[in-house]
This record gives sequence, C-alpha cells and structure tokens, in this order.
Amino acid sequence: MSKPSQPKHAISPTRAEDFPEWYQQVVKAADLAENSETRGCMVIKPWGYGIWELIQRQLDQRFKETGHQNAYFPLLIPVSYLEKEAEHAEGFATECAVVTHHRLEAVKDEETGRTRMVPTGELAEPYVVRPTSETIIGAAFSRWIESYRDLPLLINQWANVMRWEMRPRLFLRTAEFLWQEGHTAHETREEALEETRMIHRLYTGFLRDHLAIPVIPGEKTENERFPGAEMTLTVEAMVQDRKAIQAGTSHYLGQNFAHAQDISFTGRDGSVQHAHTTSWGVSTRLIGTLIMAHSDDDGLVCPPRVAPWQIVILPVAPKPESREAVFESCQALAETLRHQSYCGEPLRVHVDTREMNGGVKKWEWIKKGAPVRIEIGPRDIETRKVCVQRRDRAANEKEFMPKEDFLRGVGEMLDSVHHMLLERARGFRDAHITGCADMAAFDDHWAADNPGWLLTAWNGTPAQEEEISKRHKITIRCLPVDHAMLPGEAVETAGSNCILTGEPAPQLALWGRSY
RNA sequence: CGGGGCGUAGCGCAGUUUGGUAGCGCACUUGGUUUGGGACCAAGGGGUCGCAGGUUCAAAUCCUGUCGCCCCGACCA
Repeated sequence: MSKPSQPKHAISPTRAEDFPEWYQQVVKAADLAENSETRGCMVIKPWGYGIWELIQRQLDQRFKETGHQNAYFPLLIPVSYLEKEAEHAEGFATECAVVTHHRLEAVKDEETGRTRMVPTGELAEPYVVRPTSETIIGAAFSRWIESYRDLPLLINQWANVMRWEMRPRLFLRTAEFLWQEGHTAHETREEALEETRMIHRLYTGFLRDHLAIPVIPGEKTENERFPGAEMTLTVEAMVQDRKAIQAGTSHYLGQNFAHAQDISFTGRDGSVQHAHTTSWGVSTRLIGTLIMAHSDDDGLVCPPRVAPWQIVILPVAPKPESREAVFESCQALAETLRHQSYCGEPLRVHVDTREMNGGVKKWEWIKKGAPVRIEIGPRDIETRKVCVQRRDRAANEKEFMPKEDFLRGVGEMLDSVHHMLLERARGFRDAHITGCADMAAFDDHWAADNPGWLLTAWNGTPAQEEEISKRHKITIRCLPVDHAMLPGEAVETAGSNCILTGEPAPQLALWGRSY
C-alpha cells in the first residue's frame, strides 16, 4: 500500500509564487486570526493573541523601567477636540468612524413584519471613535499640568483604535487594531526630543531582541510625518517580498498640541510656558511584520521570546501499553523545563496529548511556528534521550540528544533560534539595500517587481520628493539616523552628492515600496 | 465613490442557460487497519440553496425588489 505523496510545503502558494496570498494562508494555517463579520475587523485567535500578550508584557516592562505609567482614556472623542489642531484633524478626518446616536428603537416594518433597530436620540455633538488619542489625552494633560514640578508627565495607554481603512489586511491594516500609545509632556524642547529618541532606541532594541527583526531607525521626511508632528522617528523593517513596513513611530510634537489644547505650566522663572509633548506607538501590525519577516513555506516561524509555547512536547505512543509511560515521561520533562527560565521568564512548555495522528500533530506545530519541538517515545525513554527538532531548520531534521544535555542547553538553543532568525533577516535585508548615485539607474530600478530598497544622498525639496514618489509608487522610508546600521557598501555607493540636485548632501535617504 | 464579480452544510465549490423539492471535496463523528507519524477503508451526522415578494401543479434554477460580501483604483499604524 503506497502512500500518496505529500506536498513539498505546508503552505500553498509559496512565497515565491504569490506573496500576499502566502501571507493570508500562513495566518490561517497558524491559526492566528480570521476576518470577522464586522467589516475590516479581525478576530484574533488564541495563538495570535498569545503573541500579542507577550509583546505587550515585555514592552510594558520596558516602558515602566523608563519611568512611564499606564492610564486609560475614553474610546469616544468629542468631534470638537479634533478640530483644535488643524493639521492633525485633517490627517485623520477621512478615516474616522463617527458616533451620532445614543439609542436604538425597535421599529416594526408593517410590510415585511420584521423588526428593525433604528438609531434614535441624536447626539448634540457627535463623537469619533479614537483613531489615536492625542486630543483627548492632551485635554487631560491640560488639566493635570500646572507647574514645572508636574513635568515630565510620562503616560502610556494600551488600547484599541479605529481607522476606517479602505483595504484591510489581517494584522497589517485593519479597521480596528490594538496598540500602545505613549504620550508625554516635558518642560523643554531638549527633554522632549530626548524622550522621542529614547523611545525610538527602545523600539529598535525591542524589535531586534524580542522579535528578531532588524530595523533601520530613521527620521521621516516632512511629507511622511505624523499629522501635527514636528519630527517623526520611525523604525523600518524589510519583509521577505522586499517591501518596507513601518513597525513603530515616535513623534516630537513640539508645542503644537500644547498651544492648541492649552497644555501650559508656570515655569521656574514664574512665567507661563507651553509644554513640549511627544507621542509614540506600536500596534498589532508588529505581528504582521513578524510573520512576513520570518515565516517560510511551511508556515509561521515564531521567535522564541514571543512564542506562546516555546517548546512543544509530542508524545510518541505507537502501542497502547506504552502510552502511560510515555505521557508520564513527557509531563515530567515539561515540569522540569517549566522550572527553568529563559530571558527572565519561566519557559513556556506544552505537552500535546491529543489523541490524533502524530504526523498531523507535528505539522500543526510546524505551521504554528513553535520554536522547538520535542518527541519522546518508548525507545527514547530506554535510551534516556529526546528527539529535538527546531523550527528554523528543515522540517525533517531531527537530533537525538541525551535528555540531560538538552535540559542544560535549552536556553542556548532558544537563543540560537533567535539569532538564526535575526541574522537571516539581516542578511536578506542587507542584500536588498543598494546604494545609488545615478538618477537614470534609480529610475530603472523601480521597474522590477520586487526591487528592494535604494539608498541615496538627498537634499531635495518636499515637492521634488513627492514627484519622485508618485512616479515610482515609492516613498522615502526614512532618513537613517545611524549610517553604521546600513550595509557599508550601499553607503559608499550612495556617495555624498544628492542624487537629484547633485549638490553636496550629507543626508542619506532610504527609498522603497511599503505596506 | 468609479469599474468587475459573488452569495448553495463549518470551509471550498458544482448544480441555475434547458424549472421537478440538493450534490461533491475537505473538515466532523463512529468502527476497523495502519502509524516515530501530515495514511487508508467503511459507515454516519449536518444545508432548503443571502432575504422578501411574484410566476407556476412544481423554483437553488425564471421575474421584481432588497441586503451583504469580495476583488481592482484613491487613504493608510
């Protein structure tokens, strides 16, 4: 009896065949999330939400370590609040969901006999569902801040926000998404700028150390700035179709919001001054970025630090009489592992005791991206070994190692998976950042399907930037703040004269297509 | 909002042109065989065909209306 041949990969289509469709299939196969009945909104399933909880917990710890406190502000914002900062209002106006009524009334349709719920009780002033909370938090800040002694005020909020996007994609762009938004107020411009930069570094480090995603930290150009900000810092990640994803932003808002919302205080010299404010955030988009950065044609590859289960133990019990002994051995190993810690947290270990075909079970965990899989069967109990499989290696690659060795080296193994993912992503990215100093070559570059990023010297005007952006459907992803984080060869090739004007330009610009 | 398409079992679809009260694959349940493994065989459960009207002896299939969704463009964490 010959078995039917299995497909080469668990995910179809592959990345090379159809990247966007591959992405959707990974989300589905890994059981991360699904589209809901509510347009543009997703249901985040336990495995996906588990990742978010870990991101949240680990980031929250970092925020608290840097002096921030959590608070919570209303979901609904009076429309008039949005009118206070003109540029900000304009930036978000087209994607606001608006609440105009506060009651429903059951109305029976005489013709059809059906009962419909009809909104009544129109509000005197409509609310918008927060697309971001600068305005309502600013209003609170204006009440809370009276003296320079009240500064700095360092607040963070974990919340959901809503932006009525026309083209939703799970995790990357949904009408409702989860995020954190930090909002701070400072006495001086310098302090606020330092806060903005500190958070920018924090994000860079978090993506690298927790999500194994290397990013290019940089500043947005005026064209790409957050509405109402004086400076926007961003961390840009490259995913496997060579597009860019803005993975996090940190804004220096200057005194714009402080003036608009009267966030003022009495200074050390007794004069009334306006605070300098910042805001910064990352969202569930990080999960989309993580998927696109690391996953392969067999499904999700989850970096260890944010894997809901870091180690999944699969009992192999071919004969009923050995079942109990195998299960016991698995549970015992799991308990031992749970008493060990990794990156300051107890190891997250799961024993999958479901009664089902072992092969199916194994592939399920491959698709879900569990970093390490352990198989234990009767033979392993006899030899005191475990069968170890790593998600960053081929699906059929297994290593039998003495249980003691595994226990001793498990932390290093997870580290090794993390670094493998990070280095692989870095290698891929650096191979697709090219320096360019010639406008004709620049124009040619974007004709390709997935051309990767170009690095150029730049001192053009916003209008010139816009013209080039429109022509090639690209944007300046950022003006990198640290040239040492870019591939040296690209920096060299980019040179020091602006690709457009030819004038000396110390500033580099990173161009690319984005999500 | 402009241009296309679709609503039939949990999912994916066929059936609609030529009306006769519903079918396939996967999933699910049970039994068996296999199994360091995404297996196989058999039996079984589940839908009245988006919704509302109409034509007809008879409608998933024709007509009218209505609701919803998806894809392509403008906006975007």
